[in-house]
Amino acid sequence: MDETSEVIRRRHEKARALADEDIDLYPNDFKVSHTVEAVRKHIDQLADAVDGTAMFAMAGRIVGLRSFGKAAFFHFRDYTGQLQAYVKQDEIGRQPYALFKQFDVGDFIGIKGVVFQTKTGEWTLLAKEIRLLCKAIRPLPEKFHGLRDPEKRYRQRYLDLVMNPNVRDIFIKRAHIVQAFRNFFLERSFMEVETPMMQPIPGGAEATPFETFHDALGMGLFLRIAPELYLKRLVIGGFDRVFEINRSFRNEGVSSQHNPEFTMLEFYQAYATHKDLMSLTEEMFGFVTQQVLGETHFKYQENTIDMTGPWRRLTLKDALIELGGIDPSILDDRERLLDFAGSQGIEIRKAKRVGKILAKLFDVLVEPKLIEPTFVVDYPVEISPLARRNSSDPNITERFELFIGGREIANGFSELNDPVDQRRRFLDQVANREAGDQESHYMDEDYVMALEYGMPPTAGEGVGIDRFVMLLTNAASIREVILFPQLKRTGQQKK
RNA sequence: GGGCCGUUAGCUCAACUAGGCAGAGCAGCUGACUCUUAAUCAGGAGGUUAUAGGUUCGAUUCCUAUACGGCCCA
Repeated sequence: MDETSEVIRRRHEKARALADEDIDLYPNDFKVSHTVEAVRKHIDQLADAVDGTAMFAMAGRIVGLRSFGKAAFFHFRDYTGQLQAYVKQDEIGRQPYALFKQFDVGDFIGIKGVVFQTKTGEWTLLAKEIRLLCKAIRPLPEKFHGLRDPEKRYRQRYLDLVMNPNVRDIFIKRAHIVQAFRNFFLERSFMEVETPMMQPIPGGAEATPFETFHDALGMGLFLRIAPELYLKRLVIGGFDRVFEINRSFRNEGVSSQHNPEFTMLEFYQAYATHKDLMSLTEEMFGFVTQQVLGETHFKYQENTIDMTGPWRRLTLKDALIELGGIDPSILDDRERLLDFAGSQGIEIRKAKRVGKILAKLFDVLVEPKLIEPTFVVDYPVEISPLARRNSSDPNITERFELFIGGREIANGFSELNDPVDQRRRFLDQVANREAGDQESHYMDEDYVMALEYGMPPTAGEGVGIDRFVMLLTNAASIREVILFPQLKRTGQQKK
């Protein structure tokens, strides 16, 4: 369809005409002396810019063009910003100006020139020389409305980034967020590591994994659903403070809240407890928010959220009673819980145990109400197979989850380092799996063996980076904060 | 997996409720124009209406299926 498009055909013809004039359409020998940002700084600080004697060699993409008979203004953009340029025949000569007339919005150009102020006061580069650096064959989307079609924005994110400055800002902010987390841990003597994404036994979360196959080893492998068990092996190996910021993969539905690959921060600290991590978490999110936004509160959708700690802490059961409206007397009664769930229209599949039912009720009834940062603690042991039991109540674990803006943002706990209990917990998970719960943990004897060599008392936590980026960028969909979100392939790509 | 909505020119959108020659702005093209900034003025061009069927004298419009996307629910 595109091939018959008038606009594209014209561009091809133009490119051919330029090539016939011995113009290189894709040269790479232009040397840039200044970015847009550097020129603006130069103007502020040095007189030679103002008196028009300083020469600048600049390059970028033409993003808007206003052409007259023998002169033209255009804006061009590099990665630091956008600047207006003024080209006139009197300055560059007849032949070069005739060539310049063949340039289009979307082309990359290199200009050498001096700066001046137009009568409206806008600093502008007056071209002494202008060269084509790359001829664009396809036209950019409409200049005023930009690119709106969500499908096109995701499939051709490069166009989205060229046309929509707010989208560009989201991903710049995302980079700053990740950098701020990284700095936070590096300042505290944590070591950044990379652990396997291809694992023989997927562990560290309750989720369905992707499967793949290694031909040479003749071995099935899973894409990791979490890095947890490998990071704890590193603590066993003597790296007392480690963190990893990287992708995990879960073979589940795609929605505005879920992408099959997503980014998690996980960190582990020896000789710390879940309570230490809760304090660290308050500090960490406060730090990152301050670094990125310059303040510790922000607006997310309808709500204003303040990240200043300390945050509210409540137990899972109290949350269910207070915010979920559940009668305290039924919390340990599986049948009555199922009845209650049914009365609320909440479907509980398979023969789930009390802990699972409580978690499900919490997801539906409580989670959306936790707008301000809130820690929920005291999770049942049967849904926390890797967490240390609470010293005073063996049925609950030393675990917390952090909720902000009605979503789970982090999950942390004191780690279970008793290998005997760990094996029992795995066996319990295996029984669940055999009872039909496909998300239950696998038995991982290799990990139990590692624990048998001794893991120091440790606490660890995982943070959903994409979700946190959504909060700080006020994004309603996870696709707005992932550069290339997963989409179905189109008919053309199918083969 | 289910429900609702969408897909029309390179891009942004009309033509809906009532089936009757598919329109506009931007981009592109031709011409004019050496301080414009969504430049302006004049002219001309651009379409397999997502795909495949059906109903009809006639379908962008009504019906069915499919593909892709969005929102909501599970």
